[in-house]
Amino acid sequence: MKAIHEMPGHLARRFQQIAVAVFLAEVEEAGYDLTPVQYAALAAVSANPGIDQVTLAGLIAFDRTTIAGVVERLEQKGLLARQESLRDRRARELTITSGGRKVFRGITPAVEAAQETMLRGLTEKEAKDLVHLLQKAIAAGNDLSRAPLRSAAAV
Amino acid sequence: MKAIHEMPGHLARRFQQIAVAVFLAEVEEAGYDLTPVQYAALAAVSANPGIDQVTLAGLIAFDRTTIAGVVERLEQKGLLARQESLRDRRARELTITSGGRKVFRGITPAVEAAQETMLRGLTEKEAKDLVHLLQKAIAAGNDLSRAPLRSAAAV
DNA sequence: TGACATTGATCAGTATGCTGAATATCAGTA
DNA sequence: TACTGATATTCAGCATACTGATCAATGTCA
Repeated sequence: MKAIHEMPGHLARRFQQIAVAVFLAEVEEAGYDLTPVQYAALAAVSANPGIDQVTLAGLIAFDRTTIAGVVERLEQKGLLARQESLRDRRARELTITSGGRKVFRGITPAVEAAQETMLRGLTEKEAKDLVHLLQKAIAAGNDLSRAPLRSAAAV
Repeated sequence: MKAIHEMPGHLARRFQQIAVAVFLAEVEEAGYDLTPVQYAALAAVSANPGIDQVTLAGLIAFDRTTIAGVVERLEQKGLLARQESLRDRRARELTITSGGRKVFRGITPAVEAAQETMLRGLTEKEAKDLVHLLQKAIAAGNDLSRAPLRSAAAV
C-alpha cells in the first residue's frame, strides 16, 4: 500500500494548508485582515456587480451555504453591500463598496506575493507545470464536488 | 492582475475540495464512514502504536488542537483507544483497536480508488508529475504552516 | 388559474483548521 | 528543594465546508 505522503489527497490537504497560511501571513504583513475565501468573494463581486449569492458561489466554486457566512462577514467589514433584488425578491444583489474597492486594490500585491511564496520551492517552469496540472485535474473533477464551478456564461 | 482561477492558492482550495468529495464518495460506497483526516490518523496510529497526540499530529501535519477532536471521534467509533501514559501523565497513548484494524484494512481499496479518481483527468505521467511537484512545493513550504510535518525520527 | 417543481436563501448540525489561553505535568538547575 | 521553562492536552472562539431541511418566491404547464 502507498504511504500517506504519496497520496494525492493527502498532498492536496497539505498544500492547501500551506497556501492558506502563506496567504494570511502576507496579507497580515500588508496590514489587512482578509481570508483567502473572502478575497475570492470580494474579487468576484468586484468583477460582477449586482450578482446574487448562488451565482457568486458558482463563479468561485463555493458551497451555497458557505457563501452566506462569507458574504455576511464581508458585509460586517463594510466591504460588500447586500440588498434585496427588485426582479426576484428571493435574491440578494451584491455590490462592492468604495471601502471594499480600496481594500481590494490595496491587498492585491500581497496576494500576488503569497502566490509566489507558496511555490518558492519550485523553478519557474515547475510552478507553471503545477498550475497547469492542477487546472487540468480540477477541470476533470469539477462535477465530483458539491460546489462545482459554474461560469456565468453557462448559466 | 492574474485571475483567481490561475492563482495556485485558489487551485489548491479547489483541488482539496474535489479530493475530499471523491474520498468521501468512494469510502461511503464501500460501506464505511470515515473522513480523509480520520483515515490519515488511523493509518498513522496503526503504524505507530502507543504514539502520543502531539507526535501523531506532527507525523501527518495536523494542528495540535485539531487532532484532539479527530482522535475523540475515532475513539467514539471504537477504532482507537486512548489511555494515560505511565511514563508521562500529561500524554495519552494511542493504539488501534481490533475493530480499527479491520476498518483500516477494509477501507484501503476504496481510499486507493479515490486517489485514482481525483486524478482521472491526467495521464499517468501527468499524475506522477503532479504528485512530485506537490511534494516539492510542500517540502519547501513545510515550515510556513502552523502544523509542519515532523518525522518521528527527527523527534 | 392552480398544482408542482424549481430556485435563492437560511438554519441546524457536524468536521476540519486555526489563534490564544489555561491547566497539569515534567525536566533542568540554582 | 524551590524555581523556571518546556511540554501535552484541553478549552473558547472564529472561519471554512459540507449534508439535509425549511421557507418564500418564481416559473411552468396542463
